[in-house]
Amino acid sequence: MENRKTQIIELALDLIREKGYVAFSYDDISKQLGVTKASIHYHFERKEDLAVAVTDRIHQTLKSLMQSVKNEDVPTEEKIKNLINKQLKLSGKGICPISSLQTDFESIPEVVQLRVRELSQFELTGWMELLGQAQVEGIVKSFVDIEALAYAVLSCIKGSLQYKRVLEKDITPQIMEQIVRMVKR
Amino acid sequence: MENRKTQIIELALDLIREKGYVAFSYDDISKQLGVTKASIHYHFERKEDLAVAVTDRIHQTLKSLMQSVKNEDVPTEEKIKNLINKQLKLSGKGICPISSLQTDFESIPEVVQLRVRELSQFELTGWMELLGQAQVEGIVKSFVDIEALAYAVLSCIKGSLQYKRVLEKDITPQIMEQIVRMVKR
DNA sequence: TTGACAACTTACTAACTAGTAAGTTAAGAT
DNA sequence: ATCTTAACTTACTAGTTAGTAAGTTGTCAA
Repeated sequence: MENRKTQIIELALDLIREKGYVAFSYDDISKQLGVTKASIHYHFERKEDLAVAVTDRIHQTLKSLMQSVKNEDVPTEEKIKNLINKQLKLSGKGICPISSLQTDFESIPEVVQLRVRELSQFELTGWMELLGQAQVEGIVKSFVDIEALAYAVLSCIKGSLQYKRVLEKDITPQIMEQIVRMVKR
Repeated sequence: MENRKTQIIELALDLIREKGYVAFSYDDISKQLGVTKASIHYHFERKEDLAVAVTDRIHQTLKSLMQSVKNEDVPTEEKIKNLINKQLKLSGKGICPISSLQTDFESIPEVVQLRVRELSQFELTGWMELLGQAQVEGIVKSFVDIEALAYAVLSCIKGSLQYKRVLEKDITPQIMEQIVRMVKR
């Protein structure tokens, strides 16, 4: 049952989305799986090992998500909208797990810090490529700083999830519109 | 020494900016002040009492900040830029404390959740007023959804602080430019 | 000088955390 | 039939946390 390992990773990812790295515990996971805490330690000796597995999992998901969007046979503007929607849907009830790990940055082990930094850079670069394409096609004006635009777009996506949870009000469609407005012209 | 109380609040605020609510402890505070943990409990019986005091402190700071910006005798566009800059400078080396508490939302006591919700709404409303003024003056186009714009602006401000810390790269000036581009037209 | 009070300290407790060591079970291969 | 191995369990340790109870010190007013 190589399943258990991925099951644990998936659960840890959910918990990071919900409460962050510091707040979640091996006890949370073991109770939800109906096994003992020690059996989680059997699969992931240390909490940081689990955290690294989670960041790898996020990286992989993000990579295939971006690839699938870029290979779609639709206009670039549609690709952008699709990527936003898919990233928003990924987090479900919680917030973006990368954001969560960024917030806990000073409390996570060094190995995990490194992964989170790489992950953030990877996500950013992916968006810069897509927005760069949009600029070539004239959707984004030529004077616009693509890197800064990518930062802004990502901030809006992550921010909308944050506000959705706290204010119990789904403003993702309106935020989406603002992002589109930001990108076009 | 009614000072001690505010000293503790200020320190807790710093720690929340750095590590969040869950990760900071009474021990952190007592060690930095050179007193015992029990003496922090003397001033704030429970951690949630301290957290409530911190949210009140943030509320007050934000209120006076917004009032001072709104009373400035400069064009509305300048007021917007000034408010962004002041909010960015407030957080220093850490992230926005409201963002931090939003991320820890599911782990904070109910009383604190309520305050964080109110605080988020207060900040948002303040920005909506300023952006509404800009719309009346024609800086912001009439078809733009002011509420959504406020969400986007705030997300960018908070996001830039997050990325600044993780990527060790200050992109606040460029983000600032994106926000201005978003607001104008 | 006494007494009241704020601001502590010392010395705990109860609960929870990550992590470990040693033993158990079930299934599949030789 | 026995061996191996993955996937556990039981039963701990050691450290940290929030929180408490009771006693101490310094200041200031009557």
